[in-house]
Amino acid sequence: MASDTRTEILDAAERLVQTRGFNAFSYADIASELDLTTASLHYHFSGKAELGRALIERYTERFGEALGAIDAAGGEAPGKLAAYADIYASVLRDRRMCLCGMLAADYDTLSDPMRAAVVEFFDRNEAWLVAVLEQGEREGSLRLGGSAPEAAQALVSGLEGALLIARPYGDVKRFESAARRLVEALAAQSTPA
Amino acid sequence: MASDTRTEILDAAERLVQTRGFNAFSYADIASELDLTTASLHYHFSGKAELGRALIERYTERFGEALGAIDAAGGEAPGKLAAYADIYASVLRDRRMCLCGMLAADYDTLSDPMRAAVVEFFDRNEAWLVAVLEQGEREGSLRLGGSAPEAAQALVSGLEGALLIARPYGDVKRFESAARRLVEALAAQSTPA
DNA sequence: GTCTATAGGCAGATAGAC
DNA sequence: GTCTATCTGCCTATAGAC
Repeated sequence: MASDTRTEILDAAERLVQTRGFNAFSYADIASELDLTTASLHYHFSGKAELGRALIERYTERFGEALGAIDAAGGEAPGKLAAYADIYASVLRDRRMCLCGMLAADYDTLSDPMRAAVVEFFDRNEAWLVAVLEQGEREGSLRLGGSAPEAAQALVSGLEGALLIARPYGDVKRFESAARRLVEALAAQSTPA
Repeated sequence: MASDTRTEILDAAERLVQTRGFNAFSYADIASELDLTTASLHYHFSGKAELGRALIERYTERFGEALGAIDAAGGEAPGKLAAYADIYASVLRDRRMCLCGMLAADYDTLSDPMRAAVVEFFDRNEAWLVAVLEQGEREGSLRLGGSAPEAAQALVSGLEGALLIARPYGDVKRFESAARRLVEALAAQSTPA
């Protein structure tokens, strides 16, 4: 069972990475926030790279649970895509960037385990989207311009970029507008009833 | 007249920011690369924030020149959009992220002058794109799903995101595929002759 | 599990000689 | 313009007491 402190460290580190980037926060930032010492942090995580790896692992797991919840709710593909985009919007409402989008920017400076975990996050996102897009084609609710994997890649790219650019403008509506546009353009809804 | 050393400093710093991010390079990195001391760098730029501001200023200027060259070459809107996307592709071929896309990730940690310069970069990009998209509608070469400003925002977001995600995969084709897809979806070409 | 204390290095920056 | 020398502060990390 993970200690409560471990979870609190992950929570604080996660927020710091999502707002400032991996190279712009320190153990001291987390320690002061939790009223601990940096030495105590090393008891829970051997180093910053290991903390970062654990961060991605937890984030990917939670993201997967959110995707599973969308699947469990059922419904047609267009609704699932809207729910997917809203996961991103909820991150921005918290004034954050996607953890792995931020780490994609920091990619050149990351340890090998962190790099592999970042790529795996995107792979899983795209795999889930491919399934939804193929569902949409089967049920006739979506028209794709090309292959489902290509559309999935463009969707993830577009949504991550919309998050990235919306943050300097501090404007959630800007994201929502771009996201709606991207989803509708890349996976056009067949005119519903 | 700017000294040659000043230009060399900007070149080295630019590459470092585009590959590692603003908080993951140091004056020492630049100094060792140019066989200078960090003290000498302070003669040319008062501090890291001022160096960063100068970096964005030059980058925005150069980007503007590239956009002017596209306009000067003339042609219809679809060709201009393809040329625009190829500017991004050329950045990635150099294994870099867009300077301002990277700084958008670092945004929370930037000085006010740097923040303002980053936003201005995106504003100028979008203004140029709006003009191209409106040209396309006028000449009948493009069909937009909605307003030109919204499409322009989605295009910039999409291309920046495609750069961001392509870098971890080290795959230029991945960017090119997503970029083509984004451009075609957000600004559909009216079936040409 | 958390602490004190500290190591060893690197950060950005400055004074003043040349 | 570039240097040497140096400052102050922060960084990650470790040893060892409690």
